[in-house]
Parts: sequence; structure tokens; C-alpha cells
Amino acid sequence: MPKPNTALQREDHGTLEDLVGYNLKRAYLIVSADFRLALGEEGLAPRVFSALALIVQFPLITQSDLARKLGIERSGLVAIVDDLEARGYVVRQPVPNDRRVQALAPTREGEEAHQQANEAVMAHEAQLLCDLTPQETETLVGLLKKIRNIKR
Amino acid sequence: MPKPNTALQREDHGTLEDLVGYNLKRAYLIVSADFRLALGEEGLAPRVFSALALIVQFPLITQSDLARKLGIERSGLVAIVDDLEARGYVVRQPVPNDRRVQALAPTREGEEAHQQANEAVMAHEAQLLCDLTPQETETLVGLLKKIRNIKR
DNA sequence: TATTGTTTGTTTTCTTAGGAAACAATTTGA
DNA sequence: TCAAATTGTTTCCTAAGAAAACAAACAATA
Repeated sequence: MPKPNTALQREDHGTLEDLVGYNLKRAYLIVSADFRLALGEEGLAPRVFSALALIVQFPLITQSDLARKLGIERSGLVAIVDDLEARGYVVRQPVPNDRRVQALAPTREGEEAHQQANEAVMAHEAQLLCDLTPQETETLVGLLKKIRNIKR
Repeated sequence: MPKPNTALQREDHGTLEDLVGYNLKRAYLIVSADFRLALGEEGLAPRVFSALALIVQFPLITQSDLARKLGIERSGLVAIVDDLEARGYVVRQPVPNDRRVQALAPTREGEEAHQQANEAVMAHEAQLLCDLTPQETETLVGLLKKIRNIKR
């Protein structure tokens, strides 16, 4: 005999649980909380880690360019670079032909700290997301990038 | 002849762009910004919409239960319910056998506002994510739910 | 019954993350 | 040369959430 209309199968269309935005937010909160846990009290905050990673990847990048790459305002980047500079991981260097810009360069300690933090971050994601197969993780990242590439 | 080692193919392993957390954040910012744009200046904020949706779905839900369902602290829910109550969308009702709890019930206007907002939200996601096939969107939501279900 | 512990809603304070506007110093372009 | 744009920066504002404390109410146990 057919089952009655239980809560499990009712209205699974157009509900909060199926919204991309809602699930994105909930998932991000879980991942970022675990990120902080993994890097510890004195560790780099997510956005500071991102900035350091890009500075290591693109030495002498400009603050404006870095802000663009991170998708934030220049004004918001100041505190991030201040943080990295206070830790001795990054230096603001004057640029020969343009006295407005500050080129960002990682120090030796900055590169080491990045490498160490990067390993911690990779480990954190590997362990937190161990329920996802490598295929699934790759698919997920691909779909998220597709959202990131939406042109308005 | 083979191409030289361009930036496109170097070190595509363990880089910032491949981190789930980084992509989650970037994607969420895009979706939530478009959400606000879609619902307008005076429209419901994402979290307020979520709360209203759950109150409509589970009338007479307790504030504590709602906070649990939303994955936030009870203290944080107060302002959200205040908002909904100020708009006349929700009422806090005393409960017979327990004078501590406030049961949350949608008003007639609340249900109508929810229905209207829900349509706007569905339209916003449909249009923003039109680059994703229905298959891809379903896959994405499924993977995000998998992250949400991780037990620590 | 008296007391101890727990739950509920709430207030207050803190943290994190980011946006908007303005500004001086500089560079660019017409 | 003079107007316009760019860069880094400061200041102020908003959103979202956590943590801690608290009174009122309930539950349980001695």
C-alpha cells in the first residue's frame, strides 16, 4: 500500500533547503570555523591567509591589484596588509616609476609562514571534507568557480 | 612544438584558487549581494527571509528550536524576530504549559510577504545561476548539504 | 518542601568582514 | 598646463554572528 504524504516528501520544491544561497552560507560558516580552528588563536585569519598566498604567488603585486584580485575594496586591504607587515611577513616597497604605489613583497619569514600555513590549510580541508570524494571536491570547486565567473 | 610553461598550467595544485573555503566565500558574496539587490532596500535580509520561511513552514516553532534549525545562537535570533514582528509578519505567542517559551506564528501578512519574497528569491537565483544547468545546480546543492551534514 | 540544576528569551559587549566617502599625493592625458 | 584619474589611506557605517551574563520559569531530586 502507498505511504501517506509524510513530511519527508512534501513540498521539496522551492523550499529554503534547496536554495543555493542558503546552503552556500551554511557550508561556508562550517568551513571557515574549521579553518580558524585549524590555524589557531594566533594564526592567520582566512582573508589574511588569502592575501599572503597571492603576495607569495605574485611578488611585487600592487595593493590595488591585490584588492581587485581578492574582490574587495582597497580600503579594506589596508588592515590586512598592516597585519601581514606587523607579523614581518610582508613589506611595502616603493616603486621606481610611480611614487603612489606600494609594491608588496613577501619576506623570507613570510614565505616560510605561507608554506607552513598552506600545509595546515590543505590538511584542514582534506580532513574536514573527507566525506567528499576527490571527484566531488573537484566538481564542487568547478561549480563555485562558475558562480564566481558570472558577469553582471 | 610544445608551448612553454605558461602561468596557466603551472602549479595548479594546492593553490588558493583550488581551496573549497576560498571559493565558497567568493561565491557566497556574489549570491548574497544579488539577493539583497533582488529584494531591494526595504526588503528582507537573507537571514530574516530564512527565519520567516521556517516560521511559515513550522508554525508555532519555538525561538530556541528556530535558532537551532538556523544554526545560530538564541541571542542572535532576537533581533531577527524583532525585525519580523516590527513588520507585522510574525507574532510571539505565549504557550499554555510553559511560560518561558515564545511560540512564533506568521500573521496573514507574514504568509503573504513570505510567498511574495519567496518568488523574488527563486527568480533571483534562477536568473543569477542561469549559467548552471538544473543538473549542476542540483549537484551543487547536494554537495553543499554534504558539507552541512559533516559531524565534528 | 526546599534546593539544585536547566532551559528560555533577552541584553550587552565583542569580533569579523566588508562598503562608502573623502583626502592628499601623485600620475596621466588632452 | 590644467583637468581628470589613480593610489593608498583614514574615518565611519553596516551586517552577521559569538560569548557571557541574567531573570524568569520549569524540572528533578533529596
